[in-house]
Amino acid sequence: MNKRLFADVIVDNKSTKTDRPFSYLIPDEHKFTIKRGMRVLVPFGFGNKLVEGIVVNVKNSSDVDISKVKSIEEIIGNKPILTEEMLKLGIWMKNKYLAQYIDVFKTIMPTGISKKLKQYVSLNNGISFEEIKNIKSENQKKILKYLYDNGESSVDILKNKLKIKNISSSIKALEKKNLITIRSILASEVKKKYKKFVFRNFNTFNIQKVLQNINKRAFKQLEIIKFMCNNESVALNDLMIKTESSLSSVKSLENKGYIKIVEKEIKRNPINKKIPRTKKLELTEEQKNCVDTIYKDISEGKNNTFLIHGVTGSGKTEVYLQLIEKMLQKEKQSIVLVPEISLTPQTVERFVGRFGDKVAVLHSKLSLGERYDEWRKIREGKVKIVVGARSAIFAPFDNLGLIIIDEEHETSYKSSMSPKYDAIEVAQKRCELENATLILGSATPSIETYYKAQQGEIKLLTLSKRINNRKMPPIEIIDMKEELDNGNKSIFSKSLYEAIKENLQNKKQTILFLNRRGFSTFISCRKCGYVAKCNKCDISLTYHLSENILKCHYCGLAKKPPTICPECKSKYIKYFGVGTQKVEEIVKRTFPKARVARMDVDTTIRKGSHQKILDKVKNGDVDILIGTQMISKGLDFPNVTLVGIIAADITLNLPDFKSAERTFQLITQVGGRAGRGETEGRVILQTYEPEHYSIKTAKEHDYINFYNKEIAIRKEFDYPPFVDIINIIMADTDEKKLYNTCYKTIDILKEKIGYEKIKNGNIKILGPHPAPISKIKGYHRWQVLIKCKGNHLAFLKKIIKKVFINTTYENIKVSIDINPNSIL
DNA sequence: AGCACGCCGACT
DNA sequence: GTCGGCGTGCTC
Repeated sequence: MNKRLFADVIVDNKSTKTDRPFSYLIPDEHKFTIKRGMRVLVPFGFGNKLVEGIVVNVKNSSDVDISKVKSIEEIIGNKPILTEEMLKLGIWMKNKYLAQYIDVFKTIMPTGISKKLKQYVSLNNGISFEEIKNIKSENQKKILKYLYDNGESSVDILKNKLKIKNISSSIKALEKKNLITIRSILASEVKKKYKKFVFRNFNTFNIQKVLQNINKRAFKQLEIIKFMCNNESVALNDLMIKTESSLSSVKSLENKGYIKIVEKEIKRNPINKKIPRTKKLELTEEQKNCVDTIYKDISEGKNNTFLIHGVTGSGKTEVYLQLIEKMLQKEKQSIVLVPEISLTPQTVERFVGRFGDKVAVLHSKLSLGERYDEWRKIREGKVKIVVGARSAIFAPFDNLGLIIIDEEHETSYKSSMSPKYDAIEVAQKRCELENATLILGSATPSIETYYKAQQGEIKLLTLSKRINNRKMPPIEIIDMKEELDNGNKSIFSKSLYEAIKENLQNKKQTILFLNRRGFSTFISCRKCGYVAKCNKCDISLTYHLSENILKCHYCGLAKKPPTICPECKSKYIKYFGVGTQKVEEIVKRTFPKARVARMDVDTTIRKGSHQKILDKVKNGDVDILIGTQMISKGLDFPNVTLVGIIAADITLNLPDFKSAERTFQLITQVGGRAGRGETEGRVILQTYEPEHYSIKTAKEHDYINFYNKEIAIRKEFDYPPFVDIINIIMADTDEKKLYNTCYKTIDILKEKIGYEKIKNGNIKILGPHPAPISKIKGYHRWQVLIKCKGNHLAFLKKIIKKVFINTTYENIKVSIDINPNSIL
């Protein structure tokens, strides 16, 4: 029986209004080949413009009237781009993060694989210049003239060159009048890379015969034949370099039939240097226990999630490596996530050194082509291990056994673009779908993760000893208020200044750390350390220079900055805002003979610049390295004996509930850079708040004590992990309209949630108020924060979806972030 | 988001 | 009449 089949297709159209499956008829010839997860080309909209789509369902009835249903035009590729598991994962992400289908799928698919429709237009035959002149419409005349002069052109070029608004309508009109022809081409952004290879095409036994047929004076050709006697095949480039010959010599030999030139696809390889292979290391008692416990769990098919809490230098990586090796023996694949900033050659080398070409690397500095090739290596099963940043969690393995997330507490695992996913949550879901095991590792686990471990949701493993029993570097805390009392107004305390000087004399290296993140600064009293805080939110107030007010980024409270300190009545109220650049300047002035390097986002934009700076430090060409978080991870320089933390308060006073946690993590990690060689290290930490628990516990290297203090505060003030936070930002160019719509929407939201739930504190709505960044690119931004207790989240999301997505009032832009990293 | 349709004013 | 501008509403 000839039954009709239909496909539900998610169309590549970035609009909340088309964010749903559309039914298409499957043509008979594709009935048996079509599968869920396949890419298709479908006609969409009035103009039946061909757009790309993803098949999410195949069924034998259509939801809508059959007369409306169009047919699928073409299937792209012969196997699904998204496996069944990845499709499920995508749909789960859509609901979890309230994102659009197409955004989710585009995140999962490799960048650059999607094809773009390019339109070219050309003048029809026999159109004369006279005819063009008689066209009344100015825009149409411009287009025709351009085509007359330049021949066929792409619509994009026309748009740029002629600057015509709504150019497509003019083009459509011209086509109707039969003056031009439109040609559409579907092109992929990334092309496969090909390389020419030369193959021997003669029998080496008949070499004499071959040589007879070559002119005695054709030295280069003889040279090539000699070379090809010893090599069956060689890259054309290499052949030309090695024999110092030109392409014409090679070509003439090809014409004679002695060699063949063949174009073969080669996969780009982002690892361009030879990395020596390394061997397994002997495990310590603790490490062995770790590997055994996890492996036993895997063998029993339990697939638990583990947290390895290991102090810096306790050898977590070796644990990962040996577990990966065990997975290889089981023919299972592994994904290793590391934070983008620590995805340095040093990290990559550890994995490539152990497993060689079984490893693929994915990070943001790869070119589109490199990324595409790495993706295909994974998909085709050519590699078994992926080391990469956040998005590597979507590596298309088909027999996944293990996911490792190192430095689990890092904020870069949460995406800042829609879908605003958390790689840890996605990893957990992926492990659940594909029966794999998840390992989180950190010296300073995030409060949320450690809480889960305490609750027994995650299994906790501890590595408390450093390899070789090396001591943790002692941390000296300098109270900068005292420095001020003693008349020292510089950014260096006396101790730090002396220590740097001493280090310079001893030819040892120094790292100076300053976290300059954030544009707005905070207000503090230099005499008593008072920091302006919001009394409702326990969050530092941010100083806004343009309006000269202090604002709370959580509840919107705003007040004038004090001119005298409310605590000690001193006049030393200051705003703080020293960045790494300023530090560099001061260091150069204070220590004119020192060789100084700075490493932050500004100095490492270019590919490889990161490595260049680190090489300089490694070679001893730098005495003092100044940097942001970028230098807090993975760096291992034995000659660095001093770490100076210029102002621990910068992170501490960020208007964010995670600021204490971040401070503890940063001090611990930056401090860990000191004393990695023979000489014992030293850490000097400058602060205006030496009594703060995150600083005191960091000094003692006491994570547990810090956790206990922090979790109590989170509980008292209703912060994660005790609530979920949803951050909604609405944006529009018209501020008045935005303001009105915001209030209107929030009223509807409150009504739908029900005043009952709001009253008893299960759902708290803060705002609306202007967002911390109140205007971006001409768009005014307003923000609503919702705090929601555990089991109400699903209910709340449903309502948010109804209110903010399905009914977008007045076409206002809405962005939703569930459990954001920070609300800045 | 794009795109067509439709209504309106300006200009031949 | 015809062209272009902009508001409205729909997309299998």
